[in-house]
Amino acid sequence: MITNKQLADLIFPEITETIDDLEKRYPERNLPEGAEVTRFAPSPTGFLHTGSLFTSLVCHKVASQSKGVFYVRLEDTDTKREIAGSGEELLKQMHIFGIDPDEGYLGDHEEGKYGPYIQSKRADIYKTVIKQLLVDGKAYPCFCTSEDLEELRKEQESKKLNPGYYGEFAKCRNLTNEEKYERIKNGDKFVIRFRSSGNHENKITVTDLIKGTFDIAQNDQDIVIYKSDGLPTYHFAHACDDHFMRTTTVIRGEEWVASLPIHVELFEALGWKAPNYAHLPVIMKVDEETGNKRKLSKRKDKEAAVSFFIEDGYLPKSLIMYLMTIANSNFEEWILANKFEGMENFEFSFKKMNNEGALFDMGKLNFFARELLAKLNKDEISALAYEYAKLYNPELKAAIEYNPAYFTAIMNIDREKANPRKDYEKFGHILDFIGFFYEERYQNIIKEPLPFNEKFSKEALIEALSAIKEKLHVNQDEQIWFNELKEIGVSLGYAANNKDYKANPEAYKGNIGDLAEILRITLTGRKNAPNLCAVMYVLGLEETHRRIDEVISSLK
RNA sequence: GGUCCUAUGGAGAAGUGGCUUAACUCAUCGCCCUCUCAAGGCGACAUUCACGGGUUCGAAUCCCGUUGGGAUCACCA
Repeated sequence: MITNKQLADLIFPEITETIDDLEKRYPERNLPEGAEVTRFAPSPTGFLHTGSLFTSLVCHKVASQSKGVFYVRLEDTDTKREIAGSGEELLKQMHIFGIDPDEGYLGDHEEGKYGPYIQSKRADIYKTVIKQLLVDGKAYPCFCTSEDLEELRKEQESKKLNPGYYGEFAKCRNLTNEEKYERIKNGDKFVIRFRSSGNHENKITVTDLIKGTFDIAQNDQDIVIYKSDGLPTYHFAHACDDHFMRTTTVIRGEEWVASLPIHVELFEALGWKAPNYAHLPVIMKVDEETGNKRKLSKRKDKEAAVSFFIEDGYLPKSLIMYLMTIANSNFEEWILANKFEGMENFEFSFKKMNNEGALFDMGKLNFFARELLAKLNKDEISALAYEYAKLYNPELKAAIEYNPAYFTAIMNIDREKANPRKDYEKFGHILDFIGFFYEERYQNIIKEPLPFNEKFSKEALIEALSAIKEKLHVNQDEQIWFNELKEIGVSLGYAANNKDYKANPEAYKGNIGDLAEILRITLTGRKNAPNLCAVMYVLGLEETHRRIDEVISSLK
C-alpha cells in the first residue's frame, strides 16, 4: 500500500523544507496600521503595455499613500512566450514614468527580504507547498495528454456540459496511489492538479474593492497547479507568492475576476487568509473594423505600447496625469484646481474608480501634454527637448546643436508669461511648428507656392515687402515694433485698424492685418506662426532681409 | 453558449429617491479680444439619463424584463 507521503516523496525527493519553514522565513511584515503592500507582477513577454503602466501606477499610488510597500515580481513561468531582456526593459520604462518599486525585482538586481522575486527562481517554494498538498490528498498527479483533454472537451461540448477537468471527468482523480507511483517511476509525463471540493451549482460571495460585493459560482475545476515543465501555473503561484510576500491588496486587470473562485478556494485549502482584491477596468478603444469597443491591442494600436509615448516625445508626466483621470473621476478637477502641480498629494481611492473600461482619449492626453509643456521655462523645455532629440530624433538634435541659444530663443517665444502659448504637446512634432527657423526647412517651405492672399498682385506684394525691408526694425518691444509696422502700412495705403477697414474697404489696399500676413508668410511660409514680432527678433534683421529678398526675387 | 460585470452628451464623468429645468473636464462650434496662430474672456452643445414595464405623491437614482457592450471559460499569464 502506497501512502500519499510516499507518493509525494517520489515526486519531490529533494524537498525537505515544510510550509512552516517558509512561514518563518517570510514573516508578517512589520508595518504601520493601514499600510498596504501591493505588487505589480508582469510577465517578461514584451515591452510595457499602457494598461500595465496603468496597473503599476495604481499599485504604486496605493502603497505610497498608505506608507506601505510596492514591489515588483517577475512572472516568468511561461518559458515559451518569454522574451529575453524584456523584464529589465519593463523596469526601465516604469522608471521613465516615475514608477519605482520599493522592493522586489528591479531589473538588474533584486532587493528585499521576501525574495526571490522572480518566479522561476522560486520553484522550491512551490514544490514545498505542493508536496504538502499531495500529502494531504488535496492535489494529485494527472497523466492525461493534451489529446485526452481535447477529446474530453469535445465530449462535453456535444453533451452541452461545462468544459473542463472536474468531477466525474477528472479521470486521474481516482487513480490508486499504486498506479500513480508506478507510472511516475516509469517516467510517464504528468502535471499536478488541485483537487477541488467546490460545486458549480453553489455560489460564493466575493468582494472586490472596485466592483463591490457579488456572488459567483464556486470553482469545481481540478486546475493544473504544477506544469510538466516543473513550474507552477499562474493561479497557484499567485496564492503562494502573495501569501509569502505578504501582499495586502492584489491589484490586477479585470480579466482575473473570472478566476477569483479558483483563488479563493486555493487560499482556503492552504489555510491562508486571502488578500483584498481590486480588479482594474481595461483601457479600451473602438475597433475601426467592427465599431465595437475592445481592449487596447499592442499589435493594432500604437498607443498600447508605452514606448510610443516615449519615442514621440511626450512628457511622461502627461501620460501619468491622463491615466490618473481614468483611475479616479475626481482627479481631473483636483489637478486643475492645483494648477497641474503636486499630483503626489492627490488622495487616490478605489471608490472613485469607474468599473467600466474607458476609451483611450488621445485628445485629453494632448490637453495635459500641452499644459505641462507650457508650464516649463525656456531652459527646462530646451534641455528636455535636447534629451529627447539625442535619443529619438536626429533632425531635432542637429537643429539644437547647430545653435543651442538660438533654439532656446525660439522656445522662449510667448513662453515665460502669464498666458503662454500651448502649441506643443510633444517633442516629436516640435519641428513641424518651428522648422521654418532653420534654413533647410525654410528652403523646402518656400519651394512650394506661398499662400499669399489672392487679392494682392505680385506688384503689391513686392511694394509692401520692399517698404518693410527699408523701414521696419527689429525690436523686442512689441508695441514699438507694431507702431512702426502701422506707419509703414498707412504710408502704403493700408488701414491702420480693422474697424476703419471694415467701415470703408474701398478706400484701402487692405488692413494692417493683411500687411502683417504678407510679412508672416514671407518669413515663415505659413499664415499661422508664433508672434511675428518675436519671430523677427529671433531671426534677426539680416536674416529677415535675406528672406524678404528671396521671396521678392521668387515673385519676379 | 454558460458565468460575472456594465449601460448618463463625441470622450472621461458627477449624481446613492425630491436641492437636477443633469455638475465638472476634454473635444467641437460661435462670439469678443487681436498683426496671424495660440492663449484668454464669454456663450452654445443630453427637455433627459439604452429600451419597456413596475414600485412611489415623486426615479437618472429602487425592482423586473429586453437589448447593447465588456470580461472569462488553457500544462498563458
